[in-house]
Amino acid sequence: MAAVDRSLVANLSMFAGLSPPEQDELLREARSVRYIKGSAVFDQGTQADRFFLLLHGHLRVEKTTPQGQQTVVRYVSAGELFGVAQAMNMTHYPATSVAAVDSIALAWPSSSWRRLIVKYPTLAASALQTVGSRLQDTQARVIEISNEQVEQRVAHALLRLAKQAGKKVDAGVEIDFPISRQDIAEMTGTTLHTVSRILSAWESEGLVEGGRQRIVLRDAHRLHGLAEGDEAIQVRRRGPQAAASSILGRKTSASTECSAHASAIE
Amino acid sequence: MAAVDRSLVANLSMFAGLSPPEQDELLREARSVRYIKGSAVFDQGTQADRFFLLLHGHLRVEKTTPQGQQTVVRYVSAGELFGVAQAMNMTHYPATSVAAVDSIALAWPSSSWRRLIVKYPTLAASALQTVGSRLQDTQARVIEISNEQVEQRVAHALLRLAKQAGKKVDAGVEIDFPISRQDIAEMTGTTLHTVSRILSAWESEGLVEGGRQRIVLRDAHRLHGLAEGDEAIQVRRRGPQAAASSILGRKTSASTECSAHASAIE
DNA sequence: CGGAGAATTTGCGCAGGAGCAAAGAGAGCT
DNA sequence: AGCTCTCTTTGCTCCTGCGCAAATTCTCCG
Repeated sequence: MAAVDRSLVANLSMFAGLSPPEQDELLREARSVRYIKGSAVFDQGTQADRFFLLLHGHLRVEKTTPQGQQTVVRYVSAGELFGVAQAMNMTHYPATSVAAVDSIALAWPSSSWRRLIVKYPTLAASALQTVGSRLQDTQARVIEISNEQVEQRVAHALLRLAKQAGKKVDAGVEIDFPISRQDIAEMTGTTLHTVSRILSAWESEGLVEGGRQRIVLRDAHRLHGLAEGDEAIQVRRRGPQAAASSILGRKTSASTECSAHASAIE
Repeated sequence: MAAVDRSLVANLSMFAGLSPPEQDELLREARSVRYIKGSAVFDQGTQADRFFLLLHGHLRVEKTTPQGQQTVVRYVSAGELFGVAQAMNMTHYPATSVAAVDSIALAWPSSSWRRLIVKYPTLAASALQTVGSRLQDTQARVIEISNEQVEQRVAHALLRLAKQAGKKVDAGVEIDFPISRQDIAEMTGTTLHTVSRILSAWESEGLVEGGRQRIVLRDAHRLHGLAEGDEAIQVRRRGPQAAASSILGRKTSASTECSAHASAIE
């Protein structure tokens, strides 16, 4: 089968520590697979027989409880390793991965994992880092859901999405794949109704611009303020909160700058 | 410094794949440290210069937001690896670890990590598994907080604690370390008031038995029912809401697995 | 043994959001 | 074009659980 060109992956952290010949060898063991929008790369609960590296596109990873409640665990962007269940000694995939847009991934047989990490310790380190940062993100999410109001959580979610998959457009920054209010609700632990209401309110404030499965951030700075609970920016609430400056030295830096296009990986 | 006896750790998964001499060598690089109840093993934000293996005791791992809100991330029990920030390429500890009871841990310099995993691939695999299951737990928690009522979440938390650190006593199963309502509130994303109310209600139902920083599960079975939202067991609520949970997840169209056509990236 | 601080219990009122219902708006298909 | 299906918007009501406050009890310590 035609080999994947090394240049496509050489600058990914996973391949960083390897020599070109090693990279080629690793690639030779992989298959490239294409997934059309809406199709599942793998389903929660099925045998974890492969692990993947997303080359192009975006995936939505979701978990469903036995009671049928769905939650969006995260979105995968190009360059990320995913489906590494086997590496964590799990025999089955703990979640479902669905292509949010047409996507392409490299797939290795899970059975090779053990052999590969012995041969390429970089791989283990890379996986560990991937899983580690994923753990940090998830913990951050727990804290958010525990301590913040819905409005703040939605703001955080949008900012994170923009950072991870934001595309600059004239109106601001657009999330680079179709995403519904329902999806956002499942990411923030609320209902699509509430998300819709919030986005509507924000839209009339000029903070965002919505559309069907489409969101554009027009004022990332104010959104950031909202996310941090900055009273001064609060949109809807109107309590007699004595405009206490509450400076607190929180930096106002517009770190919400967004990477133009998919070369994620950070 | 007194050497740690190999027999203390030989049966931990981390040491499972190693020969006795290798185990000894690994142990020789570690220091054994004692922490009295209430003292911190490391603080959030400080340089991650060591990683640990808990030999004895229990630790509470907590994160504090810049705004001062605390959350209990998890509890560490004997035999677990922790503080492996360095392994995930983080230079600082993302959380604080406090001894819930007098505890003993083995500590290795973070700087050795890289060398050690190359020499003992088992170590990397073990760490990966540890972090992986931690990720699963955290994700499960997100789903819980998102979809369950406070009462269910508290029930889940107690059951998990009992499973991880339960000690059989005549009255039932007791959590083996001091834990306050506040702690439970921080684990479940609620307030100590609510937790107190719930536990009081449960106590008068004979489900649990409380005390100062002390909790005994008297009827784990019924608690489990509560945790799963079993209407029949519900203590307080009584609405006849027909369990018509329409389980209509999102349909995922057939996965068009057009195999390997390597001309990746259209 | 008494005092002080920490942890816990409880009452009360309010409101943030969830539930429910239904109409409106796009997008894709035939 | 026309139709249908999915996504989105919005109004209204009700309830869970948070916020606030104060009383109570248990432990540790001098």
